[in-house]
Amino acid sequence: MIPGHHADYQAYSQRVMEVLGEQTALSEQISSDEAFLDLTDLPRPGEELARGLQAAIRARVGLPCSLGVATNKLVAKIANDYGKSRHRGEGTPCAITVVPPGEETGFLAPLPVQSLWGVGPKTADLLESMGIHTIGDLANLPEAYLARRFGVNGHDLWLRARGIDDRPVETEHAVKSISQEITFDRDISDGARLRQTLRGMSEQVAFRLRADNLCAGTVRLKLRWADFTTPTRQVSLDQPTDQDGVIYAAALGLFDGLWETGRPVRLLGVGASRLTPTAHQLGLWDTPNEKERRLLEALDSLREKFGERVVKRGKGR
DNA sequence: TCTGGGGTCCTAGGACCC
DNA sequence: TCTGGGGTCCTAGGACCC
Repeated sequence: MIPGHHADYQAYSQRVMEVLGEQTALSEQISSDEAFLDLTDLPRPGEELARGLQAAIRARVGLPCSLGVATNKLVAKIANDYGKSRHRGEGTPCAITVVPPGEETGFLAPLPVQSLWGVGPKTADLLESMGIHTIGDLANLPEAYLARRFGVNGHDLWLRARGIDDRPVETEHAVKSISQEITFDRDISDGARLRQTLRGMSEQVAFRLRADNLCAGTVRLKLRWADFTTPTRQVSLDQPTDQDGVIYAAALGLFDGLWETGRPVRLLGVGASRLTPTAHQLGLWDTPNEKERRLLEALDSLREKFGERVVKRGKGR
């Protein structure tokens, strides 16, 4: 959508979210370029607000955007997708799609089942094979039948097909995992190169953990072979960490347990999960860990000033 | 569809404990 | 004592999302 640099992208995203934040404190960012707003308690009707918002984002950030207005998140999201998909011709869609209260099921009925959140290619194929093509088809099935076919998910499917969704707009969102991965231009079978890449990614993951004041209790390694199979391995740490060396050691251990020397690797990834807030111990003396932490903090501030690639540690750890 | 990078959530089996 | 059942944590994989 926005050409150019990652940093630019983030800056745009932030400015859009700022404009949204002026409308209501009840906003939930769901990705870098999408958010839900709860307008229930605002005096003006949704459609009018949406027009104002769209104009404000164009005027102040210089970006087109599309909006969906409905009585819940599910229908608003689908309405927005629908509006965007109907855009024809040049340029970015700039749609506003309103589904008035009471018209949810009627709006959803003719749409393909894939329009529903949580229905991807696999589920769509399965539903297709059962003769279910539209959301309306789905809504006509008995709940018990769906529950039997799809388990817990079946009940949700049944509710969603009817446009029922009582999830609130959540203003706080805790990060669950942080990861870095790379797909190589061509498959790599050089162990030194793979380990070096692994180290770089471990450092980036640890850097992002520290930036968010988080420590990880679990480290995950992801590989992809030439045949596209993608094994993962994870390990729980004795102590949550935000340290480059600890993340790298864990990732390396997993890598060495999985990689057969010389086997070509297409993708390599490192992830951190089971995140907890960092508890800084303020001791009277510096433990080795505390020293290491301070060193990394100093490096981090250099990275923030001069860019991630500039600062590298010397040899020997 | 021959496939980028970052996420979330769910399931299922095994270990371990009471 | 080899035997029941349940809870919880861990790991691996997969579907799905933008």
